[in-house]
Order: sequence, then structure tokens, then C-alpha cells
Amino acid sequence: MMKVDEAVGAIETCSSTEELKNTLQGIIEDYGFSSFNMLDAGNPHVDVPFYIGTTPENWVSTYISNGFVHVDPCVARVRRSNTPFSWGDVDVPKYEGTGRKSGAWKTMEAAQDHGFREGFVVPFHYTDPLGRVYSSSSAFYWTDPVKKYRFLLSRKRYDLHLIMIYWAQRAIDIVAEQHRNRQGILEAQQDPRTAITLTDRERDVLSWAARGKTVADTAGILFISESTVETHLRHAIAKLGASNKTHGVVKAIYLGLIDV
Amino acid sequence: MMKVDEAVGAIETCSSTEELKNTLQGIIEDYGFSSFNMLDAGNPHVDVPFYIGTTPENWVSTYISNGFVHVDPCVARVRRSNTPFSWGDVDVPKYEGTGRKSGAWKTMEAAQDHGFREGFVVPFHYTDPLGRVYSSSSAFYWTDPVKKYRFLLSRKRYDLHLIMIYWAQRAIDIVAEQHRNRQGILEAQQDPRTAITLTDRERDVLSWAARGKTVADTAGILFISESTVETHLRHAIAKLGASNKTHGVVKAIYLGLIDV
DNA sequence: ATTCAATCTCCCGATTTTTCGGGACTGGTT
DNA sequence: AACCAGTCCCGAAAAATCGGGAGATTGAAT
Repeated sequence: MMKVDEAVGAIETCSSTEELKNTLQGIIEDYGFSSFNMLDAGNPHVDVPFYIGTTPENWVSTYISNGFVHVDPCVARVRRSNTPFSWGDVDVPKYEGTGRKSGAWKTMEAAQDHGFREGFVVPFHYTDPLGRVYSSSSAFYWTDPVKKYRFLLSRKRYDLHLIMIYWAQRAIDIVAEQHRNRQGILEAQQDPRTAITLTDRERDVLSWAARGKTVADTAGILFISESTVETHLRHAIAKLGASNKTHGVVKAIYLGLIDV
Repeated sequence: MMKVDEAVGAIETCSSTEELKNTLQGIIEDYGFSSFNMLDAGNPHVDVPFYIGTTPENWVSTYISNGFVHVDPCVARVRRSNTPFSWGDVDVPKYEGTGRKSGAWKTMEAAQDHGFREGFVVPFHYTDPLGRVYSSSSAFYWTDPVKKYRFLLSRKRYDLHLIMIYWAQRAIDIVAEQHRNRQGILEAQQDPRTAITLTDRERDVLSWAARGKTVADTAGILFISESTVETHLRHAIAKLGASNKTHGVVKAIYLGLIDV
């Protein structure tokens, strides 16, 4: 079996989502899983979130058409958790044999019907270069006897976690890069000669401006006069080639010059 | 040397922050590091963030009294990254040899002065059970020759990453539990990502504002009166709970409501 | 020791822009 | 009928922008 650092190395050399998908499929088959998928779990109200995976088409379409994203107990847990878990460990409100089945219950039942006896889910929370936060859910699907799964997991749980973290990261990077290339937002500024450098104070006033503070507020916070804040702000806006405070703040954020 | 799963096992049995601290100190000494710390890196405007670590008291006080939290390039990188890195790989705005030193440069210089030759930083982004998102920065400090560090890292980088993830998680869990006991249960807030819906026009005016356009500019572009643009802007700012145009634009970007 | 450039600090006055509180009319949808 | 999105207006107060100027401090280079 492939070692963890070999697996991660293989993942990190991938340059397309297709390649990435095949690489991971190879790795997890090694461990005994049948397929996997990874989806953006950030927003419960989106019907068809971002998705990559190798699970059979009929399972994907069942999942989507039944709106399981909204009720899947695994996805719900992923949003509030950081530790990997098995399907078997998720507590689904017991079906009492009477009344209506809960959405969570239906989801798990449908997975069983598709031959998935167990699954290993890895939550991954991450920030993009703008500092925006996302959550993703990755699942490995198991079709063999559960007993074998238990044995595997007792020994390889951390390996799987680590591999999935690096895989998810790589997937995000590739998608983000494609998006950047399509939109052409952030080129140009790579040349160190033209690179913009703000002073500490300029960054300070921009950061506070980004948080909605007025000049007067910022002056109070930084313990300097309003005139000084205005001066820093003017210099920063000029350096950034922006046309006003709002534009300056947005540019600074996109260039990674300030955090908010 | 302790195996990874043993280390993680040891971490997961800890029940107090003190115990946790000692456990990790033992583990990293095994790897050759001198000390470590972990701090909340959520936002750059907090003076004394949550902190646990074993770094010498004089380094901690230097770090705090100089306000390095605000300018530390490692912390800045952690906020927008998910992959571990070494201090040596952080690009500090080159010191041009003239004028003042930037805060980032001063921070790295001070670390050197305290005998830290290298460091390994692990970002960790996580959600608590209420769905709130945090970022933490963990650093392992190295005082031996750098060459030995490079060698260690080439072989143990993933082990260190994994250990730190589980450690950070355990630290958060313990602190959260103590906090709950003291303060009672905090109510979960609505996820702002799903709660706010802007109308098409509101998004339009915000997008143009993000590009630096004034109300008059936007009115010309959208072919509507200035009054209308103002109205849309006011509504958008109110919906976003922002305090002015700049704040509104920043919030909208972070919530993924507008693209620029 | 001197010079130099960058940074940080502060002020003035005039103009432009934003912000805030109202209100009002239209055209769809539910 | 009620609601929402979109459109438009008024007036006054608050804030930002612009283009100057100017002294203090700092760290590096000659």
C-alpha cells in the first residue's frame, strides 16, 4: 500500500480536477473503498453545490433530486465539526415505525439501498486567499462487509484524514486558479517593481475602514488625530490607484495587503 | 520516537489545558523543537488573543508589548491559508535598505534575537458546535541549526501537521467546555451567509461601488437617477448590517454576495 | 557626523460625496 | 389587498476628498 507522504505527493503534483479525481480513486481503492465524493457544504440553501467525485451517476442523481443535501445528517455534522467520522457513528433520530420518516433517515436508507454499507466522512474548513470561509464534506464509500471497515479504520483513520485534507486543498486551489484565469482579476500585480507596499499605518487605517470605521473612529482607535488618519488614507488610496476609500479597501483586500 | 497515532491518542486523553500543554511539549521535543504556541488568529484587531504555549515568558511579553500580533507575517498568512509552512518560506516585504523597517520585518528579526532560527506554522480553521468559524495559528520553535530542521521537515512534515490538528481540536474542545460551564449555553446565531438576500439592483450598486464608482457614476452606468442609486445603497447597507458603503461592500464580498 | 529618504505626525480651507430621515408612484406576485 | 422591487424627490447633517504645507523621528549609507 502507498505510504501517506507518497499519496500526498501524488496529489500535490496533479494539475487538473480530472487527474486529481483519478489519483484519489486509485489511493482509496488501495484502502478498500469503492468510490468517493467531495462537496461544498457551506451553504444549506444551495440545491446543487460544487461537487467532485466518483460515486455512480444514479446515486448522485438520487441525492440531488431528493434534495438530500438539505437533510443529510453527515453534511449537517460536517458544518459543526472538524473531526472525521463514520456513518455508523452519526446519530439519526430513530425511526419509530410510525409516522413519517425523517429526511436524515431517508438519506441513510437510500445510501444502504445503493450498496453503501459504511462511509468515512472528512470535514474540511478553509479560507480562500481573500479570507472567505468555506466548508467542505468529503466521503469515502464502502461496499464490502462492515467488519473489514472497522478493522481498516482502527489502523488507517489518520492516514485517510491527512490524505483527504491535502486532496481537498488541492482541489480548491485548482478550481480557484481556473476561476482566476477565466476572470482575470488578479494578474498584473506580480512584478516586484510595480508591487504595492503599504506602510504599517496605511494598512491600519485601511483595515479599520474595511470594518466600517469613519476617519474619526479610526483616529480614536489608533490614538492619532483625524488629520493623520486622512493623510494615511489619502496616501494608501493613491498608492493603490484607487478612486476612493471603498475602492482602496477592496483593492487592498484582493491584493492580500490587509486582513479583515 | 513516538508514532503519530500514539501521539494523537495521548492528546485525545488529555482533560485539561495544562496536561495538553505538557503532552505536546513532550512530543515536539522528541522531534527536536524547543517550544510551541497556539493562538487565535481570527482577526487582526484583537490585542491579546487566546493563547496557549510553552515559549519563554520574555518572548511572549516582547510579542505582546510590541503588538506583533498585528504585523506578524506568519499570522497574516495563516488567515488565508490552510497548508503548514516554515518561517523561511514566508515572504516578508523586502527591506529596501532605506527608511523604516516594516512591522513584519521587525517581528522576524525579534524572533531571531530570541534564538529561534526556524519555525513550523500550522494553520487550523474550525467551526465550533454553534457553527461559528475560527482560525488558529500554531507554531513550533526551532533553536538548533537550520540544516537539521530542513532534514526533519522533509520527512516529518505531515506527521507534525496531523498532530497539531488533533491537538488544536482538543484544546478548543477543552476551552469550549470550560467556557460553557462558566457562562451557560450561548445561543446559536443565524448563519449570515444564508440570512441576507440582496435584490439585483442592490447587488448592482454595491458591485459598482466596489469598483470605486460614486453614486453619480453608478447612476450614469445603470441609467437611473442618483436618488435611486442612493436608495438601493441604503437598503443594501441596512440589510448587511453595515455602517457605511465601504463596510457594506466588504461584507458583501466576504459573504459571496457580489463578485468584483 | 552628516545626509538622505521614508514614515509618521499634524493643520488649513474648500469642495464633493455620502448618509439619513422622510415620502411617493409604478408594476408585478401572491 | 398586501407585498416587494424598483424608481424618484427633498433637505440637512455628517463624512470624505483634495491640495497644499510642515516638523519630528528613524535607520541606513557615505
